[in-house]
Amino acid sequence: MYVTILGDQARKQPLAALSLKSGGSSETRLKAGSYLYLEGDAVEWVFQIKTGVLRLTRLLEDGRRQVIAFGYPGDVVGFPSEGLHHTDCDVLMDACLQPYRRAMLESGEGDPDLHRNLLQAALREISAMQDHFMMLGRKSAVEKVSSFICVLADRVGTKIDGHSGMTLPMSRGDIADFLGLTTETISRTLTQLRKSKIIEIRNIHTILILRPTALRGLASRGA
Amino acid sequence: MYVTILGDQARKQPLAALSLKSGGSSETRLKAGSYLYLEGDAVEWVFQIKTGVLRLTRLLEDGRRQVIAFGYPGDVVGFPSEGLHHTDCDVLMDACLQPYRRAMLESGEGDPDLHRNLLQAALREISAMQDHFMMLGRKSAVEKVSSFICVLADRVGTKIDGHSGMTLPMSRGDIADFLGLTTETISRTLTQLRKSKIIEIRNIHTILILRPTALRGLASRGA
DNA sequence: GATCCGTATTGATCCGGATCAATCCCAATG
DNA sequence: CATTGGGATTGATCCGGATCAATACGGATC
Repeated sequence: MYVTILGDQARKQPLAALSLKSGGSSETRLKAGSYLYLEGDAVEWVFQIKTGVLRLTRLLEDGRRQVIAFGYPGDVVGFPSEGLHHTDCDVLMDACLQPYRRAMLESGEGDPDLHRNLLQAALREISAMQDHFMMLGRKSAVEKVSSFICVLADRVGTKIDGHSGMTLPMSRGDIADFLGLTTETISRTLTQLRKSKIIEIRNIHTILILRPTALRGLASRGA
Repeated sequence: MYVTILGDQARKQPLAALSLKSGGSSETRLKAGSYLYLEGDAVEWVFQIKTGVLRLTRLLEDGRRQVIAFGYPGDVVGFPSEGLHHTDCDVLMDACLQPYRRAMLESGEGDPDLHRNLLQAALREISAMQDHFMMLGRKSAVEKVSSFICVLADRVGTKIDGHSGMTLPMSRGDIADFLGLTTETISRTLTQLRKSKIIEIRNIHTILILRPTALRGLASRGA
């Protein structure tokens, strides 16, 4: 679920396995702009994303916001702690989710395979969050934005006019709150990447990677 | 049987190999300065900390470091992802650990209670990391340092001369790498808290909280 | 005690990204 | 069409924390 610098190939694998046996009711469809749960809600279900994009956020009283993660197909969202949700979760792109009863994660009675797959998803989550710590704590703006684009391309990139490209369903503000920056800095950094011909900004929500090697260099070394 | 690893001598020998011989269920003792596992090591065991303090870190090629977490009694460390460790783990204060076979977490055959407890630990971990995201991404230096002291006091504080106090087994550099700051900033911020009589720095590794309410205010509002 | 050395503190300066402030760009709407 | 309003971009300036640099301290060793 976490957009991080390490491409996680295994992330795509469990989807089929998880889908085989549904631990709960049928799939859930949600429109962009709606929400799935709020911080403090009791957790009844965890969800695997089949299509669409979700956004997980936490808020401070004074309005400061941290985007914890963007959820893409294959990700599992809604892991409980003490039985409660600890983020808000809303929908950026129309989504289709497979719900599983919380008990499938926590005890797994009757379906050890499903149980194990949900657990593995939680463990991958921990690992991905550790990557993101490094991003938030120790990387510069250029490194952050470049990493973000690289990871997104690995995860959900498609070929566009012979280049790796992707759609960004989230706003500049969302990216800023994910990377610990401001919208202005996101905008400036993207412009800088565009002017140095490393990326092309086809439109506000579509980016092409023109020079992948250069971008990866910026992502890991900032230069 | 006690398994004790001493400094340099142990550097080549993974702990897991040693514990394997012991049958796996006896407790493990480690000296400050030794390490438990390194990034990339295969995960054979997860450990619950009974006493002592551990440090989980990740490194960038250029030497930048992020302290992912400090492990205190009750914490579980070593959660695998794809079967591998994704951080280094070393010992800040002599520690006593309870090892559990990785299978106890991942399948739990034979001991559902243990399985469930390890799983809950992993879920708490996810929640705790989400808090830390907000810290790293959106808080100022004063807020970070104040939060750090508050959390530590709640977790492992003791009464000293009528005040809540604690020992800091980690260096200023460790705290800096945990909070995404520099040692100089940690030092300056602590001095500032000391001069405003909110904390007392009894010695480098011992801090007392003189005005808890003020400190909590700084932790959440920075003012 | 004196010396040494690694960590911590303090000071001076610099700079990356935040902040404040205009536009600009569209998509939605009438 | 023209209008409108919210996000995005760009510019000017500021400031918090980094960086560079100089002590200070404290524990270990002899």
